[in-house]
Amino acid sequence: MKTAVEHLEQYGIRPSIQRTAVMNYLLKNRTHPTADEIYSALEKDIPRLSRTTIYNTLHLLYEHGAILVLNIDPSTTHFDGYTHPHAHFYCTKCGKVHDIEFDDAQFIERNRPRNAHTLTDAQLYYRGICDKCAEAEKVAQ
Amino acid sequence: MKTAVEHLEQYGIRPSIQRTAVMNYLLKNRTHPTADEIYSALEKDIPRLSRTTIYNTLHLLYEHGAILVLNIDPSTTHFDGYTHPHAHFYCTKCGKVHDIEFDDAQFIERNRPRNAHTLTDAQLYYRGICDKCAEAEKVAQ
DNA sequence: ATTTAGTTTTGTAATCATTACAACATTAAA
DNA sequence: TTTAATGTTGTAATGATTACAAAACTAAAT
Repeated sequence: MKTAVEHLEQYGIRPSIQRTAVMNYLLKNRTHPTADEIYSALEKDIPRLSRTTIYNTLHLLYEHGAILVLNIDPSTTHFDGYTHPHAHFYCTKCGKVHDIEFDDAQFIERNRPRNAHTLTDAQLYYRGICDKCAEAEKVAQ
Repeated sequence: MKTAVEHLEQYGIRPSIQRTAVMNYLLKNRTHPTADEIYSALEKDIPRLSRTTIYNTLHLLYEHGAILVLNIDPSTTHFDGYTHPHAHFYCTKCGKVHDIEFDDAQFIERNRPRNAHTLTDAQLYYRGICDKCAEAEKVAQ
């Protein structure tokens, strides 16, 4: 598995302590964390870490294509260090974001907008209630 | 073309003045407006209209499946009165949201998450720069 | 008509994720 | 070692959205 530093360099990003930590967190934690979750996890190890740095870094990584930005949760942005084309499922009960692999890898490319000069991003989102939450609901009744 | 009132009733929503106005605006204006754009357009005709009503109404319409909620623009939510399955393209330069029809209507359903108990929503989003903005950029140089 | 209960709308005040910005710190180049 | 460029920090705004309670409206029942 590639290191966070190698990842950053591959996308032309200079690997500072903070950037490496954010990239590493996203590679190790496939949970689609929010900026705040990343901040909370990293501030333990990096004293004087600023939330602004987390936001700056996430923007930078996104600009360089090193991560995905998910606007699947209306209340906050989630981030994904796994950039291979795949879809996401957001459970509106537990708030978790799940990965979905799709069968037709060409679908997204085949349906790209005709009037798009440049494409930076393509995302397929599902929203609903996951089995686990539906089960918990049933038991509670 | 169905009227806004008919639309609301079809989804089991009581057609108040405000709800009808919002539904009608979304049916007539296929521009994917924001809550604020809807508010600005309607306050001219409906005195004492409240922004809260716009938000309440949009939530209600969404809950009943009468409209789509688009989280394609990171800075604000857009709404779509056209609920037939289709994708969207957001130009990050001009901020416009464009409709995209896709070729394989079954794709979304075929790739639905395995661990989804209930699905309320499925959206395919593209982001980039539209031809118009790219052209304007070129001319400016 | 009038009362009553239920529903809908309104206005104001929060909330909270994100951004703006300027000072400070660090790194790279000269 | 100076200088310039880049990166980080902290605080203060921003602004879309929500919370909430009062007021207005609607429909049904008396």
